[in-house]
Amino acid sequence: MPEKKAKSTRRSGCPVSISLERIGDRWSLLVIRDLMVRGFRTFREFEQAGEGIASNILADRLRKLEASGIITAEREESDGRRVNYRLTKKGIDLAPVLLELLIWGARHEETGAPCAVIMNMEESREEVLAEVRRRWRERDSTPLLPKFGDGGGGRHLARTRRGA
Amino acid sequence: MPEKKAKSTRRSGCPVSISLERIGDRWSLLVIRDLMVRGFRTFREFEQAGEGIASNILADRLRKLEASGIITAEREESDGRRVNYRLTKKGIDLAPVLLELLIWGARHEETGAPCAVIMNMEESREEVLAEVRRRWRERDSTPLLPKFGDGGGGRHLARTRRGA
DNA sequence: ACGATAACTTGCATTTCGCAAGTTACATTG
DNA sequence: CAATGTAACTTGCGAAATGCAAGTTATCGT
Repeated sequence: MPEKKAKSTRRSGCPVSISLERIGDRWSLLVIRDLMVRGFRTFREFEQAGEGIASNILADRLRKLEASGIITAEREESDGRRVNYRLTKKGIDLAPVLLELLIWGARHEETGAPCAVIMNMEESREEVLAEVRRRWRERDSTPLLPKFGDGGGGRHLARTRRGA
Repeated sequence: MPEKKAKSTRRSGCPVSISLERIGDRWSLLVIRDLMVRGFRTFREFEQAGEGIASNILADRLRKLEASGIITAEREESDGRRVNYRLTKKGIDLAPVLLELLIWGARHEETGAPCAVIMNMEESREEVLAEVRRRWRERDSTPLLPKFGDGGGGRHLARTRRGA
């Protein structure tokens, strides 16, 4: 099977357009979100706990995200079946996009997220982002955010800073 | 023609997921970008100056964006053929998302945008956003950003603050 | 060795996309 | 006021993407 490079037809040089060619679909950013704040690492986790993505689509997205340098995939030492996915620097740099998307959705749509939590995040963007980055750097996989609207909605965000 | 309400199948209550159901495709955010920083108002402008969107898709997106309360469509008084599209408050609130997407793309992908411009925007996010919001409030349609990579790439962003 | 697991493929029906051409309503021109 | 033009869409249709169910391959635990 011939490897397919990035799409040949670049619509324009606009950064927004190019960004959308990479992550502009209904699933890619959800996968990235799960890697970023829910501590997901494996195919199975995405498949099961996600919003119902089909396995072939998931495989396709993981492949494309890897090809774009947004995530890496590596086999686990201790268990050769498992593949561990994680965000690259390029991937974690999508945190601000995700955060703004979260804030926008919470403000303008009926979501399962408690408003207070989001308003709090809005006022402390930088702290939230700093925590997301720290987790990435230190490979901390403990879930940062609950799964809004799935029964965990009432709980509030774990404090952004651990110690202080 | 039976009106179709919002998608019935909501994947989850997560704000990110819901946001993506509204604008998570390859075209919606480009239309919003053009309304926001290029001063586009009409169907024709999107169709011609855009990245090559098909007219049926454009019509579909405009319809959906209107249904989602992100844009409004109103016939022009002086010329009954024309329909003027503009962003609602909900629509202009996507500015931070777009800005972060722009910054990310410029940093991590080969785009037609001069790096210096973007780095400058990154350091003055709030000023850029303030200007975008001012333009929206005052219905100022002068283009704010050039069309990167289409020959206008060399020019730099018009100063964010007018007077100072 | 044998069943369980994890990570994918494969087939196929359905939906969406993309392109070209056509339609409708209004406006302008002669 | 008839002819031509323009703006905003539809329509038709082949191609590509999506969603589902089932199958495959390579470990792993016992």
